[in-house]
Amino acid sequence: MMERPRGTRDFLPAEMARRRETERAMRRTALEFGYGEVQTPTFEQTDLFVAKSGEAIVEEIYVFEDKGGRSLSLRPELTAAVMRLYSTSLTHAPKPVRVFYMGPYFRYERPQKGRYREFFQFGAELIGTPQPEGDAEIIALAVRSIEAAGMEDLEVRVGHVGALRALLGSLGVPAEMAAKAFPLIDKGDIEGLRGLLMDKVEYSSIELIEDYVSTTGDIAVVEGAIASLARFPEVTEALERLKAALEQLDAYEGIGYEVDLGIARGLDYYMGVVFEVDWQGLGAEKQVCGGGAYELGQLFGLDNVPATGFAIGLDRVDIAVSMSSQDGPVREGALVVPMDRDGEVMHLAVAAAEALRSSGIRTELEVMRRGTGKALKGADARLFRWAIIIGSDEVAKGKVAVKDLDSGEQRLVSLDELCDLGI
RNA sequence: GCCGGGGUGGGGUAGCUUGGUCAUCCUAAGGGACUGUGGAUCCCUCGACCCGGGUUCAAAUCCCGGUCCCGGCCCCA
Repeated sequence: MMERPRGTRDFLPAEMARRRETERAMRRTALEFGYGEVQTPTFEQTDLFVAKSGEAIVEEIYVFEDKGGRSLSLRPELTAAVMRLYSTSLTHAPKPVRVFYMGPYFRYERPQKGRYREFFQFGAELIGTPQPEGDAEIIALAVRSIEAAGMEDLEVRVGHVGALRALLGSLGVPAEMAAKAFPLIDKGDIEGLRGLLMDKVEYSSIELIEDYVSTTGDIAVVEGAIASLARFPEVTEALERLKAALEQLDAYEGIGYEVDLGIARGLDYYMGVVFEVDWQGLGAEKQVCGGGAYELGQLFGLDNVPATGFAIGLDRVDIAVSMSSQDGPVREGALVVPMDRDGEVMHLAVAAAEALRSSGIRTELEVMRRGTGKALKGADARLFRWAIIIGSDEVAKGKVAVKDLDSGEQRLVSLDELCDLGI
């Protein structure tokens, strides 16, 4: 038997309905915030991703050569393509530019729960404003979108990689070593961090760094850090920016967050305020969203294009939604049951089905030529709300029999009256 | 890429340690008892040992390889 490729999934109607509902909620949220949807190719020139993330990215993505000998790759993320889109088509659009996107992405990694080789993301980018209001808006949009999908108990952590980078630089950590330190910090591996910095950095500096990256709390810890790190103006400048963004974020009702100065994010194009959203029910792959301010304009020959954005893992959101929602079965829709296959009966049945559909009622036509008993039993099991029964009697009267499967009541109505059912 | 656990009809499972009856049961699906009225009951039908080697008289069961899924690393969303 032919199996699906590793890390891919089929989505059955019930799952697809749930996923579409999530997408609909997020799309609506983004539109309400004034963001416009964009779509870019599913595959791009490999160089685009290499330019953004470095040569090592090739190990993690689906790379292939097309018949013209071009090296192409299935997109592993969308930020690079959006910046290209911006640089080619939106540089002269009114600022800021607000765009969002939704679709499939691909990574060659070991699949796990909430982690697939073909996965789906919803993301947004705010391009053109250097102000903290922008940072706050992007965080708010991310949280509002996830909440709109029905998730609760989100854990939002906000930090600033620019401040972290400046601190390491100010304490004499070489850039090369800082690059190795970032993943350790992001993971919270203090032991590993200490081992890395041991013989290159003074002990007091290591203590300072450990203390800094372990700092969590409310906005007061940012103020505290600003006060205690006054001798590093580059660091405090970045922290002032974080503080301003948080103050702005506080204006959004009900968005709780925790400051976490140890957020490093894996990718080195992040420059400013960064944030992550976790949901504990997901186990090892608990992060549902990541984002922050970045600088990618130079890849496309543009200087100083401030941008901030996020990506939400829709597969993880869907897992969370399916775990928490347990709506009871709802009767809805109609099944039209022709009693015999006489031409007039069949025609009236189709006409009834069409009338119901035109008034927005999900309507199926019984096409198995089943007996009434079986048909009604099936209609009940499949949770239809109405059965429309049509035989020669109905044809003779020019009406159809409508049975409410909830109450068991049945009455004869004309096709015109059928449309009132949906109310 | 690494470590560990798994894979039996569409879904859920018994059997596997101690190889050997037509591979168990539930459910779903199709049909019938019921030729114009549902949730019940009964009957029938359909349908599986992940793939490939090996050991053996005999493999779902033991061994090896592969593959896919799950949990944890790595990495990341």
